[in-house]
Amino acid sequence: MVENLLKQLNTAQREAVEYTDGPQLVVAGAGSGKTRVLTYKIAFLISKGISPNRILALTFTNKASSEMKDRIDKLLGYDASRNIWMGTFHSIFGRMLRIDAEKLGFTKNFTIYDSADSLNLVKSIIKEMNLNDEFYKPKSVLGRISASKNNLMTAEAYAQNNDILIEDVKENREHFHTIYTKYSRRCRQSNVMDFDDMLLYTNILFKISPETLEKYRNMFSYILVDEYQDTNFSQYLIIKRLSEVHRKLCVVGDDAQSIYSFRGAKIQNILNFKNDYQDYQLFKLEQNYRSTKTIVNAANSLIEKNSRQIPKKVFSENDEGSLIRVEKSMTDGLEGIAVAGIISQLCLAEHYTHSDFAILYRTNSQSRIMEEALRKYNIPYKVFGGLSFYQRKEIKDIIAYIRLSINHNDIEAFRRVINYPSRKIGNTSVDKILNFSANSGVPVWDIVSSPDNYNIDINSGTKMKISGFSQLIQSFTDKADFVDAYEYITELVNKTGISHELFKDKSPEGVSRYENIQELINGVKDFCETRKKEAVFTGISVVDYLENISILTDIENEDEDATSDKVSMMTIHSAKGLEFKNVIITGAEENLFPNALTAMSVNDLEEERRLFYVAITRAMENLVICYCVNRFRFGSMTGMEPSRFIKEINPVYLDWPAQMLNHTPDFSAEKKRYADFNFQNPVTPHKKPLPETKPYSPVKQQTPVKQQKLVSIDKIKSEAGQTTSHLVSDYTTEMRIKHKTFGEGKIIEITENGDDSKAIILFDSGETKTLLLKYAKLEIL
DNA sequence: AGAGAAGTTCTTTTT
DNA sequence: GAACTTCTCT
Repeated sequence: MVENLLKQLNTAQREAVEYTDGPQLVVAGAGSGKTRVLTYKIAFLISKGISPNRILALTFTNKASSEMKDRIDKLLGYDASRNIWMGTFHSIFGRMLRIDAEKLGFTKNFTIYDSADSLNLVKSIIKEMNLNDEFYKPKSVLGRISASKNNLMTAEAYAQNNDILIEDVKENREHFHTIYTKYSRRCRQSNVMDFDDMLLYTNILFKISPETLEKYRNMFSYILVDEYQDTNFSQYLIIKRLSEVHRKLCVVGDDAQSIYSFRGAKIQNILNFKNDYQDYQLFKLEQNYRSTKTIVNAANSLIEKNSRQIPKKVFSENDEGSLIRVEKSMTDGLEGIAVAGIISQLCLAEHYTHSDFAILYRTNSQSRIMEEALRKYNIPYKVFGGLSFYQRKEIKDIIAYIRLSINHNDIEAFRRVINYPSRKIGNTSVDKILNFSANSGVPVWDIVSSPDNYNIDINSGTKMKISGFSQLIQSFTDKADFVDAYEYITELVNKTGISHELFKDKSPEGVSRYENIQELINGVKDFCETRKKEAVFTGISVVDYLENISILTDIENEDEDATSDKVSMMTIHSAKGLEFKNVIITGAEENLFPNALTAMSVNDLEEERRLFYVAITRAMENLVICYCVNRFRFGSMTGMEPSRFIKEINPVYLDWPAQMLNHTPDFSAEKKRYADFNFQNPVTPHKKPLPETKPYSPVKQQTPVKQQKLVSIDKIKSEAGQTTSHLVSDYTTEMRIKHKTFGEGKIIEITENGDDSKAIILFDSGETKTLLLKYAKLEIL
């Protein structure tokens, strides 16, 4: 068994797997079999008799850990992975924190704030402190709180550190420590942790409860860490403490692929490994098995431009492969079409399937225009990450209901759902409650459940509605332990009125929201069924469910992915660790990639370069780098320059007809075929230029005419059969109308949505307005 | 007081 | 073009 495992590895990999005597650092170049070493090593340990539940394996993403588990089970021939402590830092230590929550002053049912919740909390603190948001931008304040936590600087420690306080005064943020303190206190009062807290409190737990630390450090006889270059100080210290007894620690990473310093990741952790573990063994994996020689060499020629690196020479013994194609497009719309063309072409000429392709980009917002192009070409695709499933409004709403029913003090959840669906409890009332709570110390839930007991200036009708809401939530709370998650969520969706609210919205977005809810419910059903089947009964209540998903970022739909043949689309950050036969990097332009915000500092720029390196090294066979001359940003076309990173790649590896500077790829045939396709491109023949006559309207801005679903005129006409005056259905496109304030104009478009139908009207003043027909009181001329 | 329309501002990456 | 704020109508 053991020999069989080892036979499948090359010498360097095999040595790294076999060494089990002490701390080891595996520096693994891109594509050199890093994951392979980790999975084989775990399988190797288990087959040598180490019990799976004594192995701790930390990964960077949930996806990575579930993939690794699958591979381990396949290697060993049984489901050994179930008992390994394997997962992300957040999921593993979240589990530990729940067990010992009381030691930290939390209760076991604490809930977790995602980034949006954290940001809202910061915003409301800044607002109630009446601070100038010039100096206190919520995002950067939150970033500073996060950085402090990741460096184990608690709010108390921060407020006591004179050097820092003096610096804060100089930097015009003297109130930061107060915000931080309030933030921490609010989280604690709300029985809530944010992402950074999960790591911070793990460290605190180990410090204040030595017996807990003892328990775990004795328990884990082997610890493995993937993507070590992306760990922050907080994570680093957790690992250090846990590995101190057995000293069997294997960390794997690649300094050239460190791309998370914005999250506090310290490349020094990998560079300084030798200082912390002086008896460590270094293993280098330098042979890239993934990519062609061209791709590996091109990537090397780029990363050479960075200064700090662990010396290593990544090489490939694969074929030379074809040159890296650099594709220039005149606009981002045409870039999408070019990408679609390249994919179709390669599929046809070289018999690739769609799942052999990945489209990578720097920012999530770039996905939209790509999606439009692929849809037009009927190329199936799947967008990873982005506005992930759990970040969608309708899903967050339901999760917020669950959170609030489990943890009545979860304020951000409370704010989210108190008036959704509308209960006629507006912001004014909510603010009064929250302020009263903040000033009096009375928990928000006490006020909400019996508002009459407190002297708050809210009228009695509203107070009734508020206590009605509290009873609704309480009824779910009472149920949580007695029904399974599926029954719970079904009832929740119905009783809260969410189901009804979304069902009556028949717009495409509304329908998709309704479908998302259904998908969530199906997910809960799966969750219950899977858990029921598991040998060790693991709990199927909604509490178990919430625990399971609160740190997930996306729903895993494996059956679908396995059978369907789709192009993958994702940011480069989420592509880390993955590989594709063909990779298309889009938007390789200055100020986008490298990002405008990073062009200032050398460190940030080096990180962008590593990011580009990661992007290149995802490709196995073909790599295409795309850039645009013009891109639609801030609502207008902006001129762009090719990324410096393209120029930094040794040109012998590039197929870049840069001399044909004005060459536009010939997609005229496609353009004709898709003439109705709006890709926001000024060269598109059909798009009408906005009226030239009044380009600058000093009072009101022109709203660009949006491409919305047109309602067929026939349909409107047939519905207008019974002619009562001023019915919504009386209006048709092209109709001349008069509005009491805007004057005369012409209806350009009608979006039909029952009573909420809207019309886009071009007024004779040149202004375009979107008006709700039922209120617009238009006079038909 | 609440709801929704209109106007304004800012735009990175993720557990 | 989203997310926030201000304005306006009911």
